[in-house]
Amino acid sequence: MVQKKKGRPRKFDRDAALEAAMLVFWEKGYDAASLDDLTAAMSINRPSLYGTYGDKAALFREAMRAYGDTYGKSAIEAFLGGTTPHQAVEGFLKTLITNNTQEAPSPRGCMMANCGPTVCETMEDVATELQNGLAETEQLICGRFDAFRQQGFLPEDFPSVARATMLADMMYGLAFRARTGTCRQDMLYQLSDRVGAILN
Amino acid sequence: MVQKKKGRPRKFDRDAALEAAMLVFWEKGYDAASLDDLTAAMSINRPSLYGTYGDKAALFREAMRAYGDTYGKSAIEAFLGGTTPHQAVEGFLKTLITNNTQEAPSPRGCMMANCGPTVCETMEDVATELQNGLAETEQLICGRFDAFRQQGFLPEDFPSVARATMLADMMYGLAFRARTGTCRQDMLYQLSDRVGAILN
DNA sequence: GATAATTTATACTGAATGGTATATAAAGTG
DNA sequence: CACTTTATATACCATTCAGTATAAATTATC
Repeated sequence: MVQKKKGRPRKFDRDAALEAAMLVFWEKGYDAASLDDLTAAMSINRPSLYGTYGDKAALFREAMRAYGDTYGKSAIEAFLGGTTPHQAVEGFLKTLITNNTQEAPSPRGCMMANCGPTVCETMEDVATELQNGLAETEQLICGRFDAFRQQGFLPEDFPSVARATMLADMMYGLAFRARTGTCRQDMLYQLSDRVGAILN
Repeated sequence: MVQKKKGRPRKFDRDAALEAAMLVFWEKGYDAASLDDLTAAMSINRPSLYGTYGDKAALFREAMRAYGDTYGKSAIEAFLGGTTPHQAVEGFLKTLITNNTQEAPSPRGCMMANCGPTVCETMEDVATELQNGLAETEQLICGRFDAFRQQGFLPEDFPSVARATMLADMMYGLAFRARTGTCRQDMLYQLSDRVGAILN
């Protein structure tokens, strides 16, 4: 049952403001994103930010999770939604390339791959979450490979674990390339080679 | 000929201080590395830093170049020094894993892969340098693959470009893994799979 | 309508930031 | 030895930083 809260109701959409914060962190990284940057993008004031999310670090962690639940999720969903290994791998990589090279307001690259690692030495819990997220992704990929193999789509000796690892490596390679300026077309050009490398 | 400079001689070793700055940037990233952090690690004072390197951004760019000329170079040198494809690829990946998981004072991961991308959206020249550095690395790898092929070490239809790309992707995958806490042993465990993926 | 609870808005705080002015020290040059 | 040049050391600057105190506003409950 939905219980109405007592005090003055929040004036802004919590998730929409979080998404706006995510875009700021994604563009500038954790340290260069000032509270003025954040509150301006979120269209809220500082006490609202602190009251709703905690502090800057907590907001960053939530923003990372929000990124994982949207952009991050879309690639693995495309993979799991594929009905053939080729479709799965191609869908995964294509989604990554698309996400990494979207126009404004999205910055280039991947928030988790490009902005997460910088703070790992000072925010150990972020490091752990990123590591766990990668492990989870690889497990999902590996499990799906195994299912494909059992369905006869892949040879009996298909090395699911190694290929899942390789696909993850490509994810970080693509993120770096996009962040440093490689355009979508150039990455799509290599797509079939990458798919082939994973499946052959 | 070595011409002595006129004024008071510099009291510190320019390269050693640059290396100290590099370690700070590597650990904290560009924005979180304060001038107090930097000058303390370099054992110099602010005017010396500004007089010698310019400003914080210029110091960062030099530190990135210094990283590339030492840590970055060592991996590609190991590759080029290999006398067989297997030796080259394994040496490349092994050097990366070693560099990415060194003990103190080295932070985890790779400065260029983990700390460079964060600032790409605000320092476009850094983005360009990172992109060029990657392109150069891939060309060197590709060229060596071609030479191996002509020597008969690799099949006639070996896809040098695609495999060079894949090897670069692994570089970024390893950097992410190391930065987020994967230990050396775990990455060495996957080594033979990665070598096989590149060469088979 | 009074009260309690919660959010908002503005203004503020002490600390930290990147960068510099000023003065002193140490070298070469005439 | 005077002069020029360069580097060092300290102290300083205006700005920006993350975070908060205070008071007004808006809701539910009694």
